Amino acid sequence: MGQQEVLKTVREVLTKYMEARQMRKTHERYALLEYVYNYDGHFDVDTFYKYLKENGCNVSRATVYNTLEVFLDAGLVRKHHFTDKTAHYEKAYFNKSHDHLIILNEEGEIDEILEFCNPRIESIKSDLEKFMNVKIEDHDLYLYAKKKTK
Amino acid sequence: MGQQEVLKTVREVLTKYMEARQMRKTHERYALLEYVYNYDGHFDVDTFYKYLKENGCNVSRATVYNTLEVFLDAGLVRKHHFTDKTAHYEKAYFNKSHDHLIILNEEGEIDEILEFCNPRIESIKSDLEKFMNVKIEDHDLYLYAKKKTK
DNA sequence: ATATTTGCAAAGAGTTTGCATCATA
DNA sequence: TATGATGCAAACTCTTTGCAAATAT
Repeated sequence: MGQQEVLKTVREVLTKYMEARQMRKTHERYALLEYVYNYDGHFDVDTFYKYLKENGCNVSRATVYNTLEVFLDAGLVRKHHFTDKTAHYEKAYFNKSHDHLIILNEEGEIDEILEFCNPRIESIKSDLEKFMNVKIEDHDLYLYAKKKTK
Repeated sequence: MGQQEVLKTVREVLTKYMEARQMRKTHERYALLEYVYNYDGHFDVDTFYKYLKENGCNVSRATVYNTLEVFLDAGLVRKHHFTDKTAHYEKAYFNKSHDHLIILNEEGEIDEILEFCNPRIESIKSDLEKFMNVKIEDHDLYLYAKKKTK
């Protein structure tokens, strides 16, 4: 699926979400949606805010925060808390659920975030659902690693 | 193993850690270690700070933060970022590595944190280590669930 | 027309830091 | 006694909020 089709679909998803809630379909929301879906990888709010500025999108920080929460609730982004401090976001639609291998440097700061999939996680989840009598909505698996200096 | 033995051992672990680094063996550090190891479950700094105050331990917030980082580096506590905001800690020594089932209420706030173990996670980790040529130091697996209202 | 959303700046929450004081080695 | 640790408050970072202005419905 091409990027234009992706954008078309996510715009429709957002439209339906907003209409169902009688929210206003503002330019900012559609604009940010495009920027999110053209952004490759994970980002924190500050990084994204600067990226917007650099690309001629003049929205306020408050709008970035608000809008990302709207997207989150609409299932259009995922939100992560890899370590302390800032939340990280990534586009979610057409982006298969995956887990994260977080490469830390010697100071324990994030160096790189790699994605992987492993079906075993799903069996862990279904085991737990049965055993604990809950409905598991979501999961986060973060593996923290250091590069082998071999 | 009884609680007195646990406390004895973790005090020794802390002592060795501090001696190896020529750190001062302060009353505060040993006191907080006891409070951590007598605390049942997960806690955030503010909760722990209040718990200390209520139990006649008058240390500053700064010391709580500093000391928990010392314990973290010494492997005596684990630190988690379940959701936004505050970090959560728990005692780590003699406390088998486990994963977390986070029960959310309808507002998406933490209602309860349950622990579980599942060996499959270890095989995911060893797969990844081989495949990505990294050394995985740690992992966090959080399952977010809602209670079945049946 | 009117009520939601935006933008800005100020407030909040959690954490870290600077500095004087204290106490371990 | 000399340096690391503590305690306090101020600073800092990330996020949320209040309010006036803008704008979608």
